[in-house]
Amino acid sequence: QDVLTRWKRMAGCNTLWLPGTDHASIATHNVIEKELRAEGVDRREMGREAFIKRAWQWREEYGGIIIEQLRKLGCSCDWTRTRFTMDPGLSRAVRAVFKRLYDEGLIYRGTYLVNWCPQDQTVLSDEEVEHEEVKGRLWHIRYPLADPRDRAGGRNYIVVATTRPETMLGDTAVAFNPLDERYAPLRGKFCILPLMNRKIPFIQDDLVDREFGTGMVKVTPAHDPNDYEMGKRHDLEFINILNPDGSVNENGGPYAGLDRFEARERVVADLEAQGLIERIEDHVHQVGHSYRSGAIVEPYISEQWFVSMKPLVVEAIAAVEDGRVRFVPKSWENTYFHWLRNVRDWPISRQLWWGHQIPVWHCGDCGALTVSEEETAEKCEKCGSTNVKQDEDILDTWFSSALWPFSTMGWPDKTPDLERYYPTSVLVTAHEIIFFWVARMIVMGLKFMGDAPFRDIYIHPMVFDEETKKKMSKSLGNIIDPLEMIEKYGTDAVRMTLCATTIKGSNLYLSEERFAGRRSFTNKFWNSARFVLMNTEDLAAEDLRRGRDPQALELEDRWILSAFGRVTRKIDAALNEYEFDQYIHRLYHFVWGEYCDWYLELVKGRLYSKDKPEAQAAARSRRNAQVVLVTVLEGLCRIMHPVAPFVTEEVWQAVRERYGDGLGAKEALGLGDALSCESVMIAPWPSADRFPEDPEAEGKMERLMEAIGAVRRIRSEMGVPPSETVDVRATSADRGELDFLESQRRHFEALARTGSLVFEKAEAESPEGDAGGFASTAMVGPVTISVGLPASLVEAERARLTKELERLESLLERTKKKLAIPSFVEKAPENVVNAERERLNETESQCAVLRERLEGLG
RNA sequence: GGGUGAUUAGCUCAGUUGGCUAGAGUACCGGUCUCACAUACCGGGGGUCAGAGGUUCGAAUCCUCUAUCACCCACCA
Repeated sequence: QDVLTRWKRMAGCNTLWLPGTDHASIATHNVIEKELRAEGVDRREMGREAFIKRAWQWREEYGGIIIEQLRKLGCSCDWTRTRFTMDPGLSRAVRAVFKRLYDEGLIYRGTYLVNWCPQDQTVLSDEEVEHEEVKGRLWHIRYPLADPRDRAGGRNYIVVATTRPETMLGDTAVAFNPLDERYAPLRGKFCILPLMNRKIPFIQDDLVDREFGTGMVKVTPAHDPNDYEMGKRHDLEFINILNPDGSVNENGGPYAGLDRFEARERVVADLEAQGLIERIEDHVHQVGHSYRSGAIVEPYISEQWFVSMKPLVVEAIAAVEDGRVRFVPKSWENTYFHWLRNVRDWPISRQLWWGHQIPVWHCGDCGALTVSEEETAEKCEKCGSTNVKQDEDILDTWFSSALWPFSTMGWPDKTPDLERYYPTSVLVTAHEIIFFWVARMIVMGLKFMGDAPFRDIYIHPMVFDEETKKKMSKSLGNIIDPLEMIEKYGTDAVRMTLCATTIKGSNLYLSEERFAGRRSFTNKFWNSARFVLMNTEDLAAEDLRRGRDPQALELEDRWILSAFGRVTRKIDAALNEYEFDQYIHRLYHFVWGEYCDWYLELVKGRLYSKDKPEAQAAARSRRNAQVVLVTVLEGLCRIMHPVAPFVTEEVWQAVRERYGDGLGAKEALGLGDALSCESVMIAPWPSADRFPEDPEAEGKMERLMEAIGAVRRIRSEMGVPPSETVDVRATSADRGELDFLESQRRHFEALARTGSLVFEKAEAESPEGDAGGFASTAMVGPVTISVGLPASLVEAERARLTKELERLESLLERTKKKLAIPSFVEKAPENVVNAERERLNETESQCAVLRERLEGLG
């Protein structure tokens, strides 16, 4: 989020990153209750008002932590706009939305089978229930037939299987499939519910799978979703056997008062004593748990408030289908579609205290409901009675979160902020809340603003957590605390690490070494800046303003300017597509691999020549290098800034201090307009157009680097110590190429540590080295590089050449084979075939040269 | 039970529409305190692209199957 915000701000956009938090109703409730338990206080004794007061205190103390963490990360939010879902303005938006939906009939109240958390004693939406695989049991229980003369499979009992035996206390039927001929004789008959000694009917329902177990299912309409459906269809009695806290109620007969799990054990024990347990199997199945308390959720009948979702999601589906809203990566839209297309009504009431109390007042006189946008309703809308009482329940936290994009901007008032910042450009979030938050924000945005709240949804990957790690067979990195990493490696390093591993659509496995790597990078950049500043002390602002002298630009100057333009373009493209890893990798490679490793090394010669600037040309060349150094350093500060705001600001301020005042706003390099800004964070994003591609310079540099690399490789492989110089002879039939390399003589001397350096036109190579020695050779394009070495190393050279020859011969073999296939030559595109032919020729001649060299060694 | 994504170097991952000898960082090995940086510099080794088939002149890339892993969804008692 911060990379995007900083990047777009520099690019001239009016950016707003609005920070804030929600009130996390259930999670907070759990924390407070835990505290209260430790103090031996019951929240019901304490009362609603005192509890809420306590929750506010907790919120004052801890609610800001996440904001502090954002600040630590250097996030450039507009802190003055920090919002909380229970702020007065946002609460007003909640009531307004509730009332409008209620008036349209899209919010209703009803009694249904819902997910119930016995620990928090509240309803939960389907999304708030997490299904986890648990190893349980499947108990097979005998239910005697009511009429002793009845028979099923020759016995006067049937067998039902269940994973929750205690629910049998609420059984009001036993079901089998109407097509199941085995049980045809039982149609219209009854059985006796053991323990309760209740006579319950057999019913027939398609829902029953004949293949599963005995094909007989116990039906507990009040405590199972399927059974609930069957209960409705067959007009069965709904017997609720549980109290809100999960203990068995008075309908549970002798088991009343027992906790549900205790009851389970007792029921099983009693059945066993009566010989009614046929068998017990191990059974692995999915069990719903509360995503906040972790408690096992019970299907439970209760009266709740619901949002009718079907009519609301139509537009939300269309918005993504027609591209008004775009998921990045696109694949997440499947998750979104699947949920919306199968969405069920949303239970929005919660039997808790911390949150938005439902804005409905019940009339004590006429029973009518009054829904109010105001904080309180004084009297009944229908009869005018002042004997009204607000609904006890509160709203699901996600109800207010769904309004965030407009409730934070002053809605329902028509504010300038709404006008300016709605809809937003991008939402950055995790996939786990696509249902909870993303989809519902789109639904509400479309409904109340007539427009989706954001154009792009960037779904970032998630760091693997402890739980997941435990489940993995092999260890995949450690759990990392970002604040600890900030302490150890610096904020910029942490930011870069996170971005570099932010690969689309996958999870993050972090290890501490990765942070260390980015710290090194930050350090590298810092040191390169020190180098530049140290070596440009005598560069006057006046010189910088005059800019670089195109006539005196050296190859490396042209190359690094072109490369800077290239990396800027690549970074623009990457950020446009939310490819944060690409952003970091491009930066890294440019800064370390090109700017530091090559450019800084290449200009040292010119910089250090300041004591002898006798020639005017040399002075000019030196000043050019300095101008380019400052130009690129300053530009780097800008393109690195979104991810590394701290080190870039520090460096940039140093540059500004030196040159800021001396430069005019229209300075030719584009530096002036930037340096007139107070901070790099508001400096303009560099325009790549100012750094046009220079293919000639890039091509030449590539060849130069290869040639220098060839000498270095020979040195290293032949064990020449870095302190010693080597004599080098470059030969080629290509006069132009030789001239080019010769023009770069000083670079060979500095970077390859060469002694005598000869460039010589030659058709054939001259194998002799210096007197008493020999030459080790390498080929770089049309040029042969020969490094003079003492005779003692001749065996090492032979081994080196033999190995190289083997490699080339195998390549030659493969190329020949390929070209020998007629269909390849016929069908492959011409350029591909030509490339192969060229390679064949080149490899062949290289092999020939190598063989000659080997023979030359004797 | 359905769906999605993955499987490439010891580790973490790149690899656009099939086409040079499959890359990076890190780890590893060898050599260096060379005046920005040892959090560094120079050089190097390391991969049957999960497996098997297929399409193609040509496959890490496209298709099928298999194996393993992860995640999401689902009312099988």
